[in-house]
Amino acid sequence: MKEAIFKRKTNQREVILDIVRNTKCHPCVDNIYDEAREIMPRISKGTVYRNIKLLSQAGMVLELSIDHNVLRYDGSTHTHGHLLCENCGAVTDIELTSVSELEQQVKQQGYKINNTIVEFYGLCTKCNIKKDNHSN
Amino acid sequence: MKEAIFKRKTNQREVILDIVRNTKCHPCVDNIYDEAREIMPRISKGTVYRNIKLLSQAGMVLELSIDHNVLRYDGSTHTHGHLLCENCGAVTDIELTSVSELEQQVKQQGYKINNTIVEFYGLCTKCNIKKDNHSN
DNA sequence: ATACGTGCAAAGGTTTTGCGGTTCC
DNA sequence: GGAACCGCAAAACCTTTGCACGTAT
Repeated sequence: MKEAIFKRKTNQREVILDIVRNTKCHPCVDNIYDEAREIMPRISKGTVYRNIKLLSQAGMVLELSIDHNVLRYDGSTHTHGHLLCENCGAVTDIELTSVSELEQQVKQQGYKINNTIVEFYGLCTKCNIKKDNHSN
Repeated sequence: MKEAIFKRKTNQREVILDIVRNTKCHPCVDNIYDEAREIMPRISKGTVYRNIKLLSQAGMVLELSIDHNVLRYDGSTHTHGHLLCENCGAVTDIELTSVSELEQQVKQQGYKINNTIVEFYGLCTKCNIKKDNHSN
């Protein structure tokens, strides 16, 4: 039922998808662009923007807005959570087991769910330990 | 432990907070600005940006990034979910009962949580019904 | 009186887009 | 060969910021 978003296969798009799938750091477009240029020096930032948007529309990557300053992308599309560390700024994947129960609640209220995002704002494990040491 | 963010009380900030608290539509800055100008015609958009940012830093409103194009604000700061309707663009509040269990999982893994956001992407009740009628 | 907040406008940063050239099919 | 896609640069947007003036305390 999903229309064909990509009419042709291109090297650029493959490189972009590869980069996002092979990192755990939830890169923004600039990060992807920098890495892509090492493989393909003439790629343009516009191409990265265009393709990453298409890839997320196609459901092949996840577009994250957890960092309110910039969109980040995630190559794992299964339902999982993210935590933004308010100390170091890192975005960490969080595996969650009981999201489907939450979704069940919502569906019973008459909504249709295509995708669920769970975001936590706080401290990652490293920064949480540091905080304990210099605690106040 | 929270430092004083506001050194003075201003009319502008009160109007802004009032607007966000008295709507369920999760307005963006432009929406707030338009409404504020009806009460206070000389208010500037910069003031809205400055104050809404301060209010969210103070924890008095929630800054939502569910609509990836623009930041929206929510006057309800208790933990609850949101659904972005991919058909009509509306953002709906979703009351959720079991978020604390999710948070428990995450805390046990060594993270500290200050805030939790649950977002659903799909169809609101109205659009879901329509979809059924013209179903394919 | 004084320093905090506002209004205005310019600047900053991210993302989109128009266009001519290139490439995939 | 022709449509789809790219590279480049400009434009569009959202948001922040500097500065002079106004205002709450």
